[in-house]
Amino acid sequence: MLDIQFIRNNPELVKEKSKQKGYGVDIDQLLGFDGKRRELQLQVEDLRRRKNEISDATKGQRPSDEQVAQGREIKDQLGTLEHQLSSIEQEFVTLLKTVPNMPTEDVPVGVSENDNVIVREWGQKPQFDFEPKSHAVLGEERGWIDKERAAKVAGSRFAYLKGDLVLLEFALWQFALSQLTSQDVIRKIISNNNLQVSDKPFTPVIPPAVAKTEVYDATGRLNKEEQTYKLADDDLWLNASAEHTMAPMYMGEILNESDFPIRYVGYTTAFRREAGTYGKDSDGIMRLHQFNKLEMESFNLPEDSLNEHLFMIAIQEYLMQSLGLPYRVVMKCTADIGGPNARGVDIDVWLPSQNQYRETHTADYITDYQARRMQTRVRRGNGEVQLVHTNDATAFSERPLIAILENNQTADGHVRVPEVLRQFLSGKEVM
RNA sequence: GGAAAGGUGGCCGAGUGGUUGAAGGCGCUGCUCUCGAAAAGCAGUAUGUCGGAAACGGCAUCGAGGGUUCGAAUCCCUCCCUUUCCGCCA
Repeated sequence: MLDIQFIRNNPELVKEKSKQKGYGVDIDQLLGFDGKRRELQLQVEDLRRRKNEISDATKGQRPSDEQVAQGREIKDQLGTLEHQLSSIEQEFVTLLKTVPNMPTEDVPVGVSENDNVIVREWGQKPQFDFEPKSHAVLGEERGWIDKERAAKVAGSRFAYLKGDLVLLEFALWQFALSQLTSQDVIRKIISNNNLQVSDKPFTPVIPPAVAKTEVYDATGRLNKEEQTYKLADDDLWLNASAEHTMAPMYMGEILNESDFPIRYVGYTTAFRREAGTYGKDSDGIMRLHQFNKLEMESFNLPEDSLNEHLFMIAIQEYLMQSLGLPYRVVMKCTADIGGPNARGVDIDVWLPSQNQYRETHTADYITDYQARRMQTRVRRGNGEVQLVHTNDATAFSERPLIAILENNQTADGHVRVPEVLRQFLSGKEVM
């Protein structure tokens, strides 16, 4: 949620930036609600003050008939006004929630993902002296991916992953966790990238994979039923990323400055309905209703959050480089970063079968947009209380498996295991 | 799922209808003392929101929401959560 003060002070800017993100929010109507709400609030507070005065005046004694009569009258008036106030308040908040976060100056303005800007490319795209197979074909041939039987059990867009592919996946988690919890590795990444951030390692977390409506909504990440799975008999939604259940962890809390930055790397199974993607990426495990993901989430002091965002991108690159996968870094444009984001960067990996780069990682710079609704705050050294900044970024999802299969495939249908992962596959060089 | 006890400020903890936004303690901040520190003493120390240039003032907040009352942390209802016991279970 955006700061209403900021909107009051910069209505034209908010209109323009919202439009750049493709959000048609009626700021004038919002400010109208805001004014009306404040007007009513003054009246309500005045009545309450009078009510309190009478109640103070009676102290421990029995009130006079006159005082009781006055109190009754105020109560009636208050009832009406408070009702009006709460209904305008509701309209106000509903509209306010739809105002997106403001993109930073360096976010390219665009209308679709076609306007995203490629920042850099890394690695050598593999040259094959045979026709490379898609991960879906390889996976089926080698018995690693079985979607037909999964469809029988759970419907389309689910999969059984089996055999070495499963070991490879767990290797990915093991490897990333080993790196992110190592202060030496963290220091190396910081110094190689000349970053000004804390060298505190990440704490591994397995969060709940579900969240209540109120909590999920506060993260700004709750898409309605068409995108997020809802449990029918409970007020719970299945998380679409560990970010969604880690970000609200400190909801309603005031944290100590000395605890910052708070860095977590969380693992969950993520669930997405993927409505509106019929026919898209239906091959293999590119786009499933259920997948596993290791996600970084950090809570930062406002002045540190942008550097933390850059740090997370550096980590993502480090992880991809460690696997030797060719990738590019993409600065997402205003239309593509999403409502709560002030800035968003993707890492896309090269997929030979598609002859194109595909997204494997995202890094989100959220500023205080989530924290404002979650009311996650920090008490600074000088006693001041501020909203924290949240940052999140993918460590690994299952998509890098696709890239490993495709980029590292051999003519006989085998796959070279990236060196850093071999220790987790009994030292196997090829799977 | 059943039963019981609970949910009060950064933390612990008093408080069952009216000077309680909330005793007391801890923590934190400042001052005194000291060469310095500790200890001790004194003072201060919730958040949000509205008005105000500010000083300051109003209002709200004792898990959440609703109700009773002239007046609610305190009484009633619904929900959420925690702990213990039972049941079930990886």
